[in-house]
Amino acid sequence: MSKDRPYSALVHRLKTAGLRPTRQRLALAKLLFESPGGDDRHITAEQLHAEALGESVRVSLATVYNSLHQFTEAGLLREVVVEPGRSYFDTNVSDHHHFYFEDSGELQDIPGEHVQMESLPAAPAGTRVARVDVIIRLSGD
Amino acid sequence: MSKDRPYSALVHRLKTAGLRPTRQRLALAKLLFESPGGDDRHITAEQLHAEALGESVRVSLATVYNSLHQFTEAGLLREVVVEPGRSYFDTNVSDHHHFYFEDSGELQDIPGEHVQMESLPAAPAGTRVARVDVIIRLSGD
DNA sequence: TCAACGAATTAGAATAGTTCTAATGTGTAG
DNA sequence: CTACACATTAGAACTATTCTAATTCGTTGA
Repeated sequence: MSKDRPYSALVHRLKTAGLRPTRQRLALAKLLFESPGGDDRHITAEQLHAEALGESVRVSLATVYNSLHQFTEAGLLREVVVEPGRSYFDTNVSDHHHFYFEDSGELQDIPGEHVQMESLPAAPAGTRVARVDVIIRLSGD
Repeated sequence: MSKDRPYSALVHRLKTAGLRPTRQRLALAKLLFESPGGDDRHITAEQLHAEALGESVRVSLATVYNSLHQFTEAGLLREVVVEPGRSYFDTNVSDHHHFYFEDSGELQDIPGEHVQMESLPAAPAGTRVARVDVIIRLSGD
């Protein structure tokens, strides 16, 4: 407890997650969580990388991947796979599901109350449910 | 209507789907639908290719991909994406969902009655629901 | 039966997304 | 301030998939 003055919420968030708040991780976290709509973003690694470069944040693609995975492991993000070779990271980690627009490739949260499982089958012996993914795939009318 | 004698169910199935029953497509369809457990197989393109080669069926990987996609479009198969770079083709096209064993990478059908949506949200204007995917991800106890 | 045409197959190159490697740089505990 | 573990990097490598252009095959009609 010494120089904790410019101790932003992001720094705290990273430290709490056991991640050193490096320049790159802070910049990426800022883009992810402090953009408008930051509690409901769906972004790919490439998109985030492009966004960072656009903001003149020097960061390699490898670091973007590393950080996204670390954030995901730490529970700060959630990964949603919609197609082979297209996986999104969602800043909303609460219990909710997704609309996937097959035509545009966009992903959208469904407010949590709207979809509920009527009865989850029991997990087979020796396993536990890590997550339940529900994706409602939409195509043009 | 001339020489329709050795007109196997598979040939019929392909023709009905608008696909010419070529040697390769027939061989792949046979592996997919007439193996033990053929109404509940989960297989990747690479696996099917290997299986075909193992049975001395000469077929290229490109054709395996083509056929799998054509079968899927025709409603004979269903594609299930579980991880970036891992997508399965399911011979069970009825309405049902999946267990995914994260440790082994295996996919397993959940009997249809066991999971039901309590209330599906309405599809946004101008779209229709193409499919609802539910994947229950399991990890070691 | 066979010619001819469109459709299917092929090997291999190309692409996309992601991970790896080994060298360099950085945050932090003491 | 130093030292060391951890993080970052460019670029190569890897995996899954798609594309390309040449070849082969299935079907239709005479």
